[in-house]
Amino acid sequence: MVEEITPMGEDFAQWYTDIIKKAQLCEYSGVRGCMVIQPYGYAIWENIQKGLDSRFKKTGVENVYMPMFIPESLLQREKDHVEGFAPEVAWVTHGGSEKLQERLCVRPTSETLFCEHYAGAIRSYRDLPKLYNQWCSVVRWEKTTRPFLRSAEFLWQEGHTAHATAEDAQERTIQMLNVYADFCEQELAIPVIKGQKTEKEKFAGAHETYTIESLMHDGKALQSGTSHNFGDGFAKAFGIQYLNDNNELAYVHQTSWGMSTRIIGAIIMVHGDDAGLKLPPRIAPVQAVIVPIAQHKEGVLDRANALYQQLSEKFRMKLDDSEKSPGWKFSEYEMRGVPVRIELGPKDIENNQAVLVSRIDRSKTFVSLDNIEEELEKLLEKIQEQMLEAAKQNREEKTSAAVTYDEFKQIVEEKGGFVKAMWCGDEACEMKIKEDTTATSRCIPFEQEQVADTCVCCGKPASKMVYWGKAY
RNA sequence: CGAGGUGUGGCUCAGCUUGGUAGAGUACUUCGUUCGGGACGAAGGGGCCGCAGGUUCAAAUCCUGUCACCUCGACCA
Repeated sequence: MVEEITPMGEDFAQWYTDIIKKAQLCEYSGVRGCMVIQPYGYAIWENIQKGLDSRFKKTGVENVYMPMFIPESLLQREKDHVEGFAPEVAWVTHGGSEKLQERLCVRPTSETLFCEHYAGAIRSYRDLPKLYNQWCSVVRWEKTTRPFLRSAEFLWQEGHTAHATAEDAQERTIQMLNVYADFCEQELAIPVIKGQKTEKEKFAGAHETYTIESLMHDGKALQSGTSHNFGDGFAKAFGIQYLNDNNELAYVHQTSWGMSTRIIGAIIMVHGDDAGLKLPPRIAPVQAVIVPIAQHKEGVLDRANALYQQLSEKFRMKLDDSEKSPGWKFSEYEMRGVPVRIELGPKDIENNQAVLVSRIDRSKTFVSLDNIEEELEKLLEKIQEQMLEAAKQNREEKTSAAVTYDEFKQIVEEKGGFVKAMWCGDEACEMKIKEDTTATSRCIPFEQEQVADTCVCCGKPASKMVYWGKAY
C-alpha cells in the first residue's frame, strides 16, 4: 500500500486530489482556476476524443471551428441564454492598448456563434440538417474550482445541429444522448441513468434538456453529458429561417450537446480505489506495462524489449527499464491505473512464460510467451467487463427508494447515493428538497417506476419518478 | 459571495508562543551493493520563509495590508 494516497473512506476529497497528483493527470497552474493537463491526463482525453468523434461521424456529424470571442450584442440576443451565462463570463475590453468599441466575451459556450452562422448559411430545406460539432475550450469564471470537475477553462466538444422539423430535432437530441450513454458504458465502463432534466435544472435557453447521470464512489452524482432540444427558440431570436418544399418560410429547430474533461473526474471517482486510479482498458493510454525483474541479469532486458516490440503491434504498451526497484514500479503503475502489468524475470524466460497481473484484484496468471497476445487480449476484455460490472453493482448498492419525506431525508443524510422518489411536478417541492437536504433532482429517468402514488415532499398525487441526490 | 483553514528547497511538513547564522523526511545527482510488492550505504546540489510595508541593533518569528490556494455552503459541464 502506498501511504501517500489518503484512503477514500477517510477523506474522499483528499483522495481525489491525491490520485490526480500521484497519477500525474494534471497540476495546478499559476492561473486562477486553470489547470495544466499533463501528458498522461491529456492522453486519456485524446482517447476519449477518438471514441466520441468516430461515434459522432457515424451519425453524419462534421467538425468545424468557431471564434473564441463573442461580441456582447450577440450574446444578448437570446434572453434566457444570456441570463444564464452572463454572471460567469470573462470579458475582453482592450485590443492592444486600444479600448474596444464593444467588449467581447470569451465563449462560455457557442450557441450564439453557431446561430449567427446558421442564420446566414441556411436558405432552403435542402440545406438541412446542419450537423456540426467543435472541439475547443470554453471559459466560465467559477467561484470555486476543482481539477477536472470544475475549472475556469475546460476542454469539451459542443455539437450544434439545425433541423427542418421539431420531430427531427427531438430525434437528434435523443440520438446524441444515446451516443453518450453508449460511449460511457462501452468505453469508460461507467453506467449511466438516462433521463430528462426538470424545468429548474435545464440549460439556459433550452426547451428540453436531457442528461446522463452517473454515481461516484462517495455516493454523489455527476452530470456526465447533456443533450438539449432548443425547439425554435434560438431560431426566432437569431432569425434562422428557410424555405420549405411548399415555398413557405419556416424556422429551424435546433439541438446542442456536450461532453467535457469533467468526464475524466468521473473515471477517477467511479473506478479508483485506495491503491490509485483504475483505467478502463479501452481508453487507458497504457494498456499493459512490462516490468522486467532482475533486469541487470544477462538476457532479461533483451527479452523484455522483444516482448515490448511484439505486443506494441496490437496494444498500447510501456516497458519500464528504469533503475527503480520492481516493487516501486508495481506501486507506480497501480497508482496510474494501468490495467495489466506483465512481469518478466530470469525464471520466466527459462520457462518461456510471463506473469500477467490484473489491476482489478492483483490476480496473477502465468502465460506462455507463445500465446501471450491472445491471453493479454482476453484479460483486457475481462477487465473492461469487470469494471462495468463493479460500477453497476456499486450504483445498485447506493440506489434507494423513498416513499415518505422522513425516509427521504434520512437516506440523503445517512446513506447518500441516488434516491428514487415520486414528484408532483411542482418546482416548490424541488426547491424545498434542495433547501432541506442539499439534494437536487438529477433527472426524470426514461425508465419509470411507480415507487408510490404521492409526491415525496408535499403528498399530493404524483405520477413522475425522479432520481435525487447530492451532486458535484 | 458567506464561514473556517493554510502559505517555509520539487513534494509533505517542523521552527513562530519567548525575534539572534533556515531545518527534517522524501525526491534529485554521483558511486557501490541490490532487484518476484515503494531496497541499502556513502558523498553531494538545491530555499531572498507568498508579496508589500512597518517595529527593531537584528524579523520565517511581532504589527498592518494584500494576494493565492484548500475545505464546507450558494452556482455550473
